Amino acid sequence: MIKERKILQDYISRNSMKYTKQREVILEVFLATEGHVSVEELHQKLSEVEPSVSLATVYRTLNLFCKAGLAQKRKFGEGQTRYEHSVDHSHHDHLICTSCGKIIEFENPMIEQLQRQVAERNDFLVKSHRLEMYGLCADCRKKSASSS
Amino acid sequence: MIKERKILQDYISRNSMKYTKQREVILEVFLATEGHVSVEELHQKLSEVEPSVSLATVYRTLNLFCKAGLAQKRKFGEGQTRYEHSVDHSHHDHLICTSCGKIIEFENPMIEQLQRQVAERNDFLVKSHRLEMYGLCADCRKKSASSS
DNA sequence: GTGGATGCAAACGATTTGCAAGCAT
DNA sequence: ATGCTTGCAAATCGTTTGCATCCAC
Repeated sequence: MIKERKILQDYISRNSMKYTKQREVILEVFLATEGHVSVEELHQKLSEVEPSVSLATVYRTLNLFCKAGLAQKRKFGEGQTRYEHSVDHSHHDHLICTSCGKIIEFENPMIEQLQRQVAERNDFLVKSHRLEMYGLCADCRKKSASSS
Repeated sequence: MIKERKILQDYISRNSMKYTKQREVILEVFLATEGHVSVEELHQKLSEVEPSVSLATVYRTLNLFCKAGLAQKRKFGEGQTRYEHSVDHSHHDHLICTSCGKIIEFENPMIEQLQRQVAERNDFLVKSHRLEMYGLCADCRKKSASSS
């Protein structure tokens, strides 16, 4: 918990920015949130703690977190951008349930290996990649099976 | 070339829609376009042939093409949606050059196989998936190497 | 002639930005 | 005090939609 605050404070002073109340509270709420939050959702949760924080500030602050290495932007299928923690969070890909919205993370070194191979064959230098599978999670499969 | 028109006409009559001049010309330009077009780009090209076609109609028509099975929507990293041909075009994934915007397609059955395995392990039913690698293509690698 | 299609402009949702006021340093 | 930050509202971008008109059937 303290580690992330340190990272943020470091980044902030390194860039002659200011450590404000808003940044503090947004960081807290962000860290307390599991998984992949949208700006809207975070602003929602935030409003229970500190209702005066504006949406614009949440946008600005999440972008700051990305630059500081605390968060990572992810754009899934449709709609809004989501942010996930990036401290102590190694690379992974996602299974996304199109019914309930659940996001399952996974890692697969074999796939990564094959990706590198494909890139090499195309004389392509990979900087980042994304692998997402969309479909139904176990729970939703059960539900749709029982309703039929 | 004729095949796609047939598919469109079929879809249109099956759904008691109308085969208009606009749909005809948009289809032609779309088919004559390689790779992954954005609506804006298509509208641009279109304006050289038939300047009166509105952006809104291009949007509406590309969505129609998707429903008819002629095109497929793809949302890459940022910005706008792109559309690719889907007739005689089997499943594939993409390498996207972040410098010049080039998009290279590839297929890799081994990766698909491993993906299926991951899904299974998570008791997840995959409906669709996407794999994209972002980086520098061969040409842009050369350029950046020579400029340094 | 009738209902679907079009062009236009307005509406949209997500995100960004300009600006005057506010607060951390 | 200085200047980075904030909240607000307006602006932006890509896309969709309402509506009067138009055209394929």
